[in-house]
Amino acid sequence: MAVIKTACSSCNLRELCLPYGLSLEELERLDDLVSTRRRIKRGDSLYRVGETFSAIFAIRSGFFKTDVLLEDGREQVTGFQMAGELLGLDGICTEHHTCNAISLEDSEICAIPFSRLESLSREIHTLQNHFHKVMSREIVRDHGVMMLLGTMRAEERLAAFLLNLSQRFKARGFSHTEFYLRMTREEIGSYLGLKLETVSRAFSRFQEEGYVAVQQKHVRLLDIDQLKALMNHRL
Amino acid sequence: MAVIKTACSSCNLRELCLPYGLSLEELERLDDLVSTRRRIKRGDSLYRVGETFSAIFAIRSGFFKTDVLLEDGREQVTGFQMAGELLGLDGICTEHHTCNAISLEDSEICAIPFSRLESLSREIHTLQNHFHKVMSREIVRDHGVMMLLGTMRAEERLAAFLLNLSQRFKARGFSHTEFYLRMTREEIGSYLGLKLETVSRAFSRFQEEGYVAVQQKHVRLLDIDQLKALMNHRL
DNA sequence: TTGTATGGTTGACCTGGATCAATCGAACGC
DNA sequence: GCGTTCGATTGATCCAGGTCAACCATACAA
Repeated sequence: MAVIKTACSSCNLRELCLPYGLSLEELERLDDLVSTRRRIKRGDSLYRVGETFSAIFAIRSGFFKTDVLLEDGREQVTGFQMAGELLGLDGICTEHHTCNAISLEDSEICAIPFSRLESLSREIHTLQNHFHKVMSREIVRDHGVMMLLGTMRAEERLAAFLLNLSQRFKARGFSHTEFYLRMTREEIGSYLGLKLETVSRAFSRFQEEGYVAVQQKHVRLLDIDQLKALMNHRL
Repeated sequence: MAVIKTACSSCNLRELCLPYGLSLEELERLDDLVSTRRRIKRGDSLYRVGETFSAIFAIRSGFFKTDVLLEDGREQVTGFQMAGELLGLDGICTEHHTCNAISLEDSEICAIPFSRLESLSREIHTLQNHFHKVMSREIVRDHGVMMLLGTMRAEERLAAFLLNLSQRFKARGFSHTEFYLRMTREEIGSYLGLKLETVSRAFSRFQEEGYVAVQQKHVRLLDIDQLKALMNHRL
């Protein structure tokens, strides 16, 4: 059995994660930088609002949510992150984190000290450009969520959510038609701007229509085309 | 009368815009880079979805909105931008713009070729870091909008919107209690996930309560504290 | 095995904001 | 000046999704 070195150069997420597009030699320089690896138990947080920002984090395995809280306790989930995705970009602008990153299952992350990432990306053009693309992708993703929250109806939102998850699991080599949700109905609701009861009802509706089979957190997508259709032209 | 040189080094927005924090010598190097300046007439677009991305844009004067369209015509306004703010960050990730940037009044912009910005920021650490902060700030701003769309009620959204504008006008040396809205009720509504009638009604309500005085696009904030209070604990 | 806790489902009812429609007002072209 | 157009306001009505409440399912601890 091969020894699994915990280095970017041997990480099977390198095509999704920060190392994307780097040469072998460049990859090794990135390895030096990604010093700290850490396990985060389910329910624990990777960082919290107000903590000093010093590193961004790449998810090696596991599943996270990020959220923002209002003084009166209202929560908005701003995203769900899976292996190969980066966490912590929100902290760059003020040097303090502006949201909470909470693990939804036992997870493992790589910490990338930000100032070192900046110096390395001053030397490696490819890394610099890729990092900019990752940040930009986050902005575009957020626009998509705004669209969802601002203009879509409940079932459209849930369909969009499921299709997005499906596509991201696919990109990671998992089934794109069958997966376990790591988050509760309430967390899905918070992300989608809906109450948990509404999320639950939408799932039941999809099940009745034969679009999906749901049992608690286990989801099978039975008719992806219908879900897509539903998302586009309110039917 | 002093001649107004159109260069970052003499631009009165330099403390808000990309040049922030640069030394005089660094500023001059940025000047070389910002070659193109362009006027955009009210209603015209600076860029549209699908166009090839090659530069980011700094607003010298004027006012813009960015929006995303769904196939069926639904529009989501993703932001309103004013002098000193950057447009086009959405285009980095795919090298194509993913939203439309439309001018809401006669405006003037500086085009900053992106590949040249990347090379310069490989040389000037301060510029690199500031650019990262600007991108991060955009992500954090988007989280705020998600919070607004996902958890706030109509009047809270409008209050948050007005307070945000107020604070940005203030940062630019304009009155923070009295200003003209450049956008229609429909555009405000699209941004806030509301219909124009609801926006109009919320304005009327605020007026009745004495929080604001509104006449068409002219707004005076009479009781900022009440607006803040309304935003925080649903009253 | 049973008790408890947490999360999910479902039903009945209510309401904030959408929808539909009429009217008003400001800006602009002629 | 006067009509036309576009945006804003306001009223009446409707409904998607919120709220409240009961109940069910699963996981885990005793």
